[in-house]
Amino acid sequence: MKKNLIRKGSTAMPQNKTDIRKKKIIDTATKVFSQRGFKEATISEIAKKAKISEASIYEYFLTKEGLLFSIPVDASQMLFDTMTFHLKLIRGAANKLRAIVFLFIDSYQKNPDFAAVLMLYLKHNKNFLETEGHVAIKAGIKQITTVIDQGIETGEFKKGTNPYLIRSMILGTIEHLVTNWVMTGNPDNLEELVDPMIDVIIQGIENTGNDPVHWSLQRPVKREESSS
Amino acid sequence: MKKNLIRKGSTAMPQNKTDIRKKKIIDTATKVFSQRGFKEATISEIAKKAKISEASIYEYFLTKEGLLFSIPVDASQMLFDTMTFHLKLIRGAANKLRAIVFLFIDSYQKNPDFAAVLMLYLKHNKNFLETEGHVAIKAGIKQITTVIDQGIETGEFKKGTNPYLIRSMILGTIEHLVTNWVMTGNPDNLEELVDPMIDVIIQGIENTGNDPVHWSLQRPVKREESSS
Amino acid sequence: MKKNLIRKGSTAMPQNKTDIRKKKIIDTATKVFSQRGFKEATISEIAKKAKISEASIYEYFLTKEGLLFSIPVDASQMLFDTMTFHLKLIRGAANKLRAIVFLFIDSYQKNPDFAAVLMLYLKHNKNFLETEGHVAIKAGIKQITTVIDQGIETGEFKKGTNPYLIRSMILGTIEHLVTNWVMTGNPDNLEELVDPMIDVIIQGIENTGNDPVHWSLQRPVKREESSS
Amino acid sequence: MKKNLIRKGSTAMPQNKTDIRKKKIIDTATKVFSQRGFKEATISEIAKKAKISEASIYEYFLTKEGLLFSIPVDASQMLFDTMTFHLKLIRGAANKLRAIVFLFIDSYQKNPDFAAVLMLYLKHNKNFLETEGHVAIKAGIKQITTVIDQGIETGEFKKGTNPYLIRSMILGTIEHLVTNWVMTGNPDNLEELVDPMIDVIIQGIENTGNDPVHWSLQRPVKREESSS
DNA sequence: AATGAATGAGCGTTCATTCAT
DNA sequence: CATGAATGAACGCTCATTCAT
Repeated sequence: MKKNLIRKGSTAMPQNKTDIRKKKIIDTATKVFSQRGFKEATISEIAKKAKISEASIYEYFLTKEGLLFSIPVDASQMLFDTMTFHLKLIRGAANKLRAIVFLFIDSYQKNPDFAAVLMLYLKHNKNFLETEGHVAIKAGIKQITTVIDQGIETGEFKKGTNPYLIRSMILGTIEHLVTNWVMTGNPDNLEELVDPMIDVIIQGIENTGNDPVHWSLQRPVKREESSS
Repeated sequence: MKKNLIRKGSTAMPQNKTDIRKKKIIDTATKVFSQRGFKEATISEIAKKAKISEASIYEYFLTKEGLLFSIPVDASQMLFDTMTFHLKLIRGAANKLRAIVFLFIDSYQKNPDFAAVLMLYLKHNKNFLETEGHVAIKAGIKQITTVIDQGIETGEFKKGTNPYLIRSMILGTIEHLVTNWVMTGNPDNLEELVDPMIDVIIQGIENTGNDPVHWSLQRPVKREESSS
Repeated sequence: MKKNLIRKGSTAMPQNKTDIRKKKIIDTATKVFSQRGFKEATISEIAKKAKISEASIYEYFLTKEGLLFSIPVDASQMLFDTMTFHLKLIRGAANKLRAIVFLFIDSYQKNPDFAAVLMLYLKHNKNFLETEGHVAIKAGIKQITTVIDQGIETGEFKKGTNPYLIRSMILGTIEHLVTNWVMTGNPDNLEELVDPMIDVIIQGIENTGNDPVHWSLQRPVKREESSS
Repeated sequence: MKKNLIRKGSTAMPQNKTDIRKKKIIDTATKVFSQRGFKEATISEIAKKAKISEASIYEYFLTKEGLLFSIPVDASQMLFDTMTFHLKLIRGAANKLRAIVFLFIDSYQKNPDFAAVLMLYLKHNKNFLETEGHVAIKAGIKQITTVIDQGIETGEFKKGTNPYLIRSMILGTIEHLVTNWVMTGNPDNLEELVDPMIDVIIQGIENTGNDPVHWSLQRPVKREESSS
């Protein structure tokens, strides 16, 4: 359905002149999109700042949106690789989740412009769903689900845990925090929130052996006590 | 600082012809923005569908973006009022949180176009931060913090609970779920997820009287240091 | 198949401001296209010379090509009407053909820019075939065929006369002469050629009662005398 | 004045690698120009289809228009040679004219792409007038005038015959028929029309010895004056 | 001789917005 | 109050052409 919007090879480890130019375009575009917004940014401005002609940008990317969509491709791939590597060294689903969240947050915090582009212009763009960049991102996200599934299987997490919900809570929280962070000019240290956040999640899903939900509306008897 | 991008009075309960026309514009715009995207949508299209001249739209709203920003004003006010009303009837911070989340989700689920506009075009727009609509939304969000603070005060929630983090987790999860929901064409029933989600959060912050971090195998003691 | 490329009504007898503006655009475009060529001409230039904004041109015409295609609409209609009127007054197919050719040539000679646009940019444009302007032109051309058919029917022209061929000869000659005329800067008086041209055609198709073709290769006997 | 837009030698009988490549470019360009139109066709497309780099095309032709103008050079030369050869074998101006028309039509019918390029993109291009290709074409056309002149001189054609008009009629008819033929996708057999067409012309100009204008009712005597 | 890579120069088209009525 | 008409201001994209190798 969707044509490939990127023209030439990867920029992960740019070796030749072509890849170096391509990377320069992507890096410049990331900055410009982040600072001025995707629609407000112009190819002309990116070209000027990258010291490359506008026409050359169209040599590498078929459209302005194609350029936008190519931004996360390599970054996400690298994050995925890093994640895969680290997860091998960690035991326990809980600790793995913590590592994943930390790596996500750390990656965004180290690349605020990339984080801004991802949170503000990619995550809410329907066209992005069909692109290579999104596939790369999905691979990273998939790791969360996998770890949760493993946690349930090993009995570390409760049997009734809904992996989709937990993944959504983790991703949603990250997205919310990072979005706030990029929209308000990056004042906070996001990494401080990783542990408390994971703590909450884990306590909510860890297998304690006894019925954890003694306060819910559905079990009115026990509820009355704990409710104020 | 807070620019006034709306020209004439409220549309909550349109009485006169002006308010009716204004409401028609907002409703049409909500639909059009939701279906076609903010930038892709044109004033001309909205005018045509609302059977009102383009020039008239500019009688009511100063700019296209002003029209966008006016969309959540009344809806958010109404949600806030409903919330306030319901919260009076509920005891216990946990139950109040559950009610808040339910009301948010319910409101979005009943107005998919509004939800789409909010999640896709307002929540990530820096200019929106300074508007009346955002104030209305913040009022609703403030309720979450208030309830969490109350929960901590009454001892229902753990003392060390970070209200900002918990609020971010709640909002982030809602935003993530609703965004997915609007981007994939509203297939799921979101309300089913309210209880499990709140359950996880509450278990993570409820005051049980004992050390909450009994699940970490790798750093049973060192935890306190590494978490910052 | 083809969308209507013209936006607003006729310019034949411009009454209101809109029609006057539209006519001004068409007249200016005719001049500019004629002098600079269709592809070389720019909307900007037409707008400047017509003292109308570029955007306004797009109010009246959907595309640059649509503007081109709208040039012959009214002119051809008027020519058709004139032709119809005159033909009523003339007896004899031969004389009618002469009148038609004269009116064509006269119309082109009086509007060299229009003639140039028609001959150089419309007659050879495949997209033009599906437009309103082409329909108007075809109506004029149809008259030729009709008159020839009548001539054959009344016995004024030979029975075996191929109307399509004769029409092609008439049109082809006109087109060739007018094209040369516009390409070389309109030096000649084309009307002088109308009579000789029609004379040749008529002599070739008039019904003389005896076999006219005594010289052709196919009848070698008689041929030898007249050849060389 | 006559700019040389071609860089290297003839392609009539390509011997060396250079000429073979050049011919391949011209043949491909003819096809592409014919199918997509001159302006719509791109050098890139021609290069791709000819399996030759764009830069190489510019080794052989100075500009895109120069490439277009070089298309008829060899073809017209060959047609001229063929024509010259055949005319030597034919007696009689009428038969020579027939042969010329037949050779023109036959040549176009056998090379529809070339015919299309000639009729649609060369014949109406003012810049083409100054080129080598046009000179070659003019040589062929000159033959028509020469034959007509000879016919008048030998008394085969009427004394008052206007050679320019007759040539225009012949060329115009051919152009009109071929243009229609290429624009409508080459459905007809054009050769069938050669004889009838020449018959009409010849009858219109052949010397019969008596007053030719016995058919005109309106101006039975005045004819001689009004004809140029 | 041949080409991959780079670009200068341009243009059609879109729309939010204004204004006269 | 309502609107039809007009436009200013941009911008993405294309491609013929050049140049270094």
